[in-house]
Amino acid sequence: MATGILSNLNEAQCEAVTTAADVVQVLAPPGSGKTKTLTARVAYLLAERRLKPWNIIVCTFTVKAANEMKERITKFVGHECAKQLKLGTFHSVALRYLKQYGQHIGLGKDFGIADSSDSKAIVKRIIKKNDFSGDAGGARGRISTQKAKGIDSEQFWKKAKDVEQQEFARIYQEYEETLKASDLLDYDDLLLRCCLLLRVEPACVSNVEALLIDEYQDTNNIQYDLMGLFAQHRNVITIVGDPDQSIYGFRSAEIKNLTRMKEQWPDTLTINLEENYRSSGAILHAAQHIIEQDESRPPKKLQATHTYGQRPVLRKLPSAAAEADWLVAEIQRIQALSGDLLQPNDFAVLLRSAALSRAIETALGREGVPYRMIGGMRFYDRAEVKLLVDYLRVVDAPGNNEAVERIINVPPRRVGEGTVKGLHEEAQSKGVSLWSLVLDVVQGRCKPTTKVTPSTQTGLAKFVDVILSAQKKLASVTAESAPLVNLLQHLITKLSYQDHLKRKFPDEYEARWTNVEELVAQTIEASDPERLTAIVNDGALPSIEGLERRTESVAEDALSLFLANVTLATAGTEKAEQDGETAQQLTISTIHGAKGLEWPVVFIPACYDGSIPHSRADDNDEERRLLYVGMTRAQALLYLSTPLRNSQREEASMSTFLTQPGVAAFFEEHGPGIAIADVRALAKTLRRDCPSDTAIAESKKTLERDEDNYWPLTGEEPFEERAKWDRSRPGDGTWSFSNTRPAAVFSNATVTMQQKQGYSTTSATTKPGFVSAKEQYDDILEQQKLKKVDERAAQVRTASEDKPKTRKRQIEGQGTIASFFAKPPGRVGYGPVAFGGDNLPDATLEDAMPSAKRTKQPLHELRNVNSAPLERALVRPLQPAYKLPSAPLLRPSPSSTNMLATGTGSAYVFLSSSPPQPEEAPDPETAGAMPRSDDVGDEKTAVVRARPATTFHTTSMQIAAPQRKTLGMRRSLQGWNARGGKR
DNA sequence: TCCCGCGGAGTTTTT
DNA sequence: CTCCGCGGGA
Repeated sequence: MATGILSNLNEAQCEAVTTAADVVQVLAPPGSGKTKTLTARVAYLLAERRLKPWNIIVCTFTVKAANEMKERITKFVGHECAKQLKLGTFHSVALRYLKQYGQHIGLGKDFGIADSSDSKAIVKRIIKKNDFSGDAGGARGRISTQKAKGIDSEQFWKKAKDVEQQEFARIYQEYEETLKASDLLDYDDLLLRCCLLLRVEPACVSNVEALLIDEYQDTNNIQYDLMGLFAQHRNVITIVGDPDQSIYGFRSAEIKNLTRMKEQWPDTLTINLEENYRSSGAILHAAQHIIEQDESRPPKKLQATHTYGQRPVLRKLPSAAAEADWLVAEIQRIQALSGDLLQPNDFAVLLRSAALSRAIETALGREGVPYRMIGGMRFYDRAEVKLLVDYLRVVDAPGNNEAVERIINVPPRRVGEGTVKGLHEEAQSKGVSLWSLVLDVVQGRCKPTTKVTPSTQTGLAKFVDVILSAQKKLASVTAESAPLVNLLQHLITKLSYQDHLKRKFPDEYEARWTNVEELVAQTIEASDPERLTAIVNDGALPSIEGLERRTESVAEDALSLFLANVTLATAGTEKAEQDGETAQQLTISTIHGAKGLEWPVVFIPACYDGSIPHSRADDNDEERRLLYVGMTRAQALLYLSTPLRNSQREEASMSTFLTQPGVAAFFEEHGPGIAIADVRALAKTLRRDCPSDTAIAESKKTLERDEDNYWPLTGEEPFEERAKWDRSRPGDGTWSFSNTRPAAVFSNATVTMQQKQGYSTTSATTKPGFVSAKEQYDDILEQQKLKKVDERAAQVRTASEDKPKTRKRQIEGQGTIASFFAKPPGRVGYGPVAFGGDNLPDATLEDAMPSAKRTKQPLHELRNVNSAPLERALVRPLQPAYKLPSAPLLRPSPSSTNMLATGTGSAYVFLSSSPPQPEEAPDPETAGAMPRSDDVGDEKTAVVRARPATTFHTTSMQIAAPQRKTLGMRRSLQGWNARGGKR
């Protein structure tokens, strides 16, 4: 067994896995097999040291990491064994202890967990009530920081120096009181109370034989304490981490915990992993260079094991929309040039903040590239789902004032804000929960001081009835009768929830309903008696002699268990991945969300000051590490880019991290050419079969443009020069060009739609009037590029003195595509190359840009005299509707079946801001018959284009077609279906 | 009088 | 999308 565990491990990894030392720190840079080592160590402890799985605690920071860890351990030791490990996020492990032993610190059994919206709502109310200034989010964060430091509200109050601090102390204090009144624990409390518990009652963890922690650099002080407490009996601890990847400072992570650990356990063994198995040398060097800008950082070795590969790309583009267009075009180009060796699954777009995804989602949607968004809003946070969950929470624990407040008037019951506020305050002063006050009012036991109009009174009565009947339902039900589903169904009926959604979201109703069905499906799953028992039993901590513990009764606690999981889980996303036939999807994620993951091709757009480093970040070193983490997610190709204007159209300048001296030498200015040899190398790196030469040639044919040469390298608009030229010579028939650079004038979406249209429509109407202009434009383009090349040559010369000649020759050697691809392998190459001397750009664009290519400039973008009818035809119907994924339901509702059958999906799409609609809705026939990019790519590349994107991401969910939706939507849907887009 | 619906301004990262 | 303020309606 041990040999199985140790095979595929290098020496350092083996040492880390098998060491007899009790306390082990494994310092593992990106891609060095950190998780692999940790999972192998768990397997080793089980197999060789004969530890029992239920005596091992494994803590991670994110749910995703926990799931992955579990999966990987399962592969080693099997499901039976793996599921008995106490493995989860710090918070979920802490929760488990509190549920079972909470009574030792006077904690009731039925506490709920306050999620961020609860917390924020509480803080907000306190601020408002006391007429304080400042924003709720900020105060909430501050509370969290204090808690993470272990400073409670009393302590803070004593320390408070000025008025401002006293004000905050007051908020903190009231916040704690409110939580207590609602019997809620917030995220920090879970950890704090668990610490308290383990101090008061160390016996709880007397069984623990080993503790393992992933991503240790993200521990905060409380988690550090928790670590010591979990391991207090045997002190067997293995941690893995990397200070360079510490990106949770905002959550009070303390890198110092690494040294602190060594001080507390002086015989800690430190093992450094130094070999990177993920990224190409070029990517690694670039990332390393960036991270080394931090001079306070101790130097560290990082050894590439792959070949040098393609240099990463650092690209400038005029606007966020252009950046998105370029990005999508690059994806398509790379995919085609690789002969579809690279599929959507292989691409990831990593963002500093989730909000940046809009332009990219728009562009992906337009091109029909399927994607999923990780991070962003979670399934359980979607309004329609959250509301039902809140109902469940109230049924489970009516003391939860926050949840009561959110649902009391939804669906509308004529119980307005004022009434609720009044009642809430009244309840508070009486020392009872909002719910019990309302109950008393409705049942006539109490006359509220708050004014309650008759209609409001009826509304309250309705609300009370819903909750009471649901509670009755729950009580009357046994585990066998699927308590959760029944309860949920009951609520849905009682609330006429379907009607409510129809009324509230007339246009996206179907998708909203699908989400509700998904929730139902999840409760069905969670209601399965067998599964339920399994969850309760596996989750249970082993019983410890002489220690009282609370046990869960399956039927009774199904609900509260389910709710706890909902609050702590990012759930929803992993699921579809498992049960789907692994549909190809590109990934969009925040960099934080991408930690620990890897992809062959990674894009990091929006690398401008204000984004990375973020304008509100107070630790630039952390922001730099964030960029480092993002960059090191890439295996073979890495693209960084920045728009020169951000999404608000303000000027943006490239991230300081990327403008430091010397950085440029590590990057290309444009996307790489991919020769067949490169595809082979790529296939080897990714351990895949290489497509045949003919297949590559075939898929290449589908490209309009096989070079990254549409957008000028300067970051200017492709038409800018021409517009200037035009202005200087007005009235020569090209006057209309002043209209042609619409980015600043028209909305991005419209522009790019037109551009895309022009991009792929070579056949349509090339009006004679354009020709001369086009030719002149071509000239300008040519000159501009040459100029750029010269500049770069100069740059290169200063950067490294040798070989300026070579590059000159390249410019002169105006070649064909063939000559471009025939470059010696060392240049495009995968051979290991010393990076210092090879910072010459590869062949210039001109080399591979036969003028024929440029006949495909987006002529149709130009608005000219004749454009009216043309323009209408060019307006592409908006994005098809994208059905949200839903788990197979036991009983699919008529509506969802219907939806699937017609392939209509719903309008509940991925956009967060609707692209402006053309004045006239597109004529369906024109739309359908319109020449489109798919025409060229209906075979190989159709794989990408054909499938509608799905997304779990809701922050941004909205209607694609704005206000006058239905018609426009239907039409575009038909258009989409007619194209065979939906399968 | 209070509530609903409408239109305008703004958005870090996670449990 | 969410949070705010305003005007028409029960």
